[in-house]
Amino acid sequence: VEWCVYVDMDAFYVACELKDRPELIGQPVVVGPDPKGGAARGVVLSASYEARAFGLRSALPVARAYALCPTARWIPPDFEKYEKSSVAVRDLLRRYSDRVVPYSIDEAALFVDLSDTNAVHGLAEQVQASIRTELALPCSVGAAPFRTVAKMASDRGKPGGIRIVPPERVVEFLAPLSVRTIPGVGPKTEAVLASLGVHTIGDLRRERLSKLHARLGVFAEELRALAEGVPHDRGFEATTAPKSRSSDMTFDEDTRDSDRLLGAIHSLAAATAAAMAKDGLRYRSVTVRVRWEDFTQIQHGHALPVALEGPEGLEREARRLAEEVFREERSGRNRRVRLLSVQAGQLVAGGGRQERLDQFESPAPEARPYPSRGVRDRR
DNA sequence: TCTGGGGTCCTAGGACCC
DNA sequence: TCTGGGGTCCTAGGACCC
Repeated sequence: VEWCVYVDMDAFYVACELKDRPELIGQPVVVGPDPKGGAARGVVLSASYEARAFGLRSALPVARAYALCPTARWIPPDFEKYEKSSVAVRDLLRRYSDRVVPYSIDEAALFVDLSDTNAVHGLAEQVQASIRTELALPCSVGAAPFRTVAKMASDRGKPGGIRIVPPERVVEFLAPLSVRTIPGVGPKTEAVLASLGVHTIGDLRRERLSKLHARLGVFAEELRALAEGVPHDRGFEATTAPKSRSSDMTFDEDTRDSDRLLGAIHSLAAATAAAMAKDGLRYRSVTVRVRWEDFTQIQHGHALPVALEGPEGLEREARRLAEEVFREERSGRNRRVRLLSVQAGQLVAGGGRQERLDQFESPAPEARPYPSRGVRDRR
């Protein structure tokens, strides 16, 4: 049996910071933007379990977090530090398998062939213990014959747990769980399912597929397959090439000032181009996304006749698209801008000097660090 | 108390091609 | 003369994940 052993780091950013600041262990600690006395825009990135006791959690608006726990220690994020730890965890996992897949900065899985469930449990304990002793980081581990189920198992074990779901137990493990625990099912899908009387994965297994299909399309088939214990994720899959790169920026206060907006486009294009240059990528489409003060969004995009590299073309296209959006808005509701985003898409490898003029075809871009996740992706 | 930044995938209409 | 069917690309919007 191919097993997926899924490692999900506990309060990862906070845990990385506590390595450098052991005096904060045991206290409510938050990694997030400077709360500015509760006036900051933004959200909590990571909260220690002591902070969670106050109701803090990641993605909570800073203002609300600050109100709930003004005494929490706030630490500004240091993504380079977290990326280093993330790589260290992956390197450690490669000791146990050559099939290691990172799913995000704080999640990764290894795939192994084992027939004995006890052996899987032993492996999970070993992995968790070595991450704890060698990297001083806590994690939860889930193991199952499928990636989605292994991830859900690791969630059940949080924090610090180990949960093994053998093949013959997959259906009974899933049945009592809320559909909301399925990766890919968010608030909207949960509401659709609730309107059909489907609350648990067991309910999902019993509902008529045609009824689910009418509301959810092909996603219904994936949900049903999961509920029946045979999800569509096919075990180990190598990482895929990156598809887009973007940078975005939320203004401290909403604005419709041209200079500020175009200044932002300039820096966002530069940042996006720099990220692509680092990985030797060129782009064949440009999209500008605007979030208005009322939180609605609009995007304008444009496909290019040839792949470009560097910030100049990106800024030129982005500026043109942004002015298009602003012009339409000025003759209408004239809302202020909250957020601007510059995205480059249809990425192809071969950034930097093109070697030869006859090099018409670009090879696939390098594998990106994190493949997509959730039951939704099949490929 | 308003809601970040960086991503992926799905849907759907229209253009265009065979 | 009044009308196909399949496939791909482009564009916009939306759900979801960490």
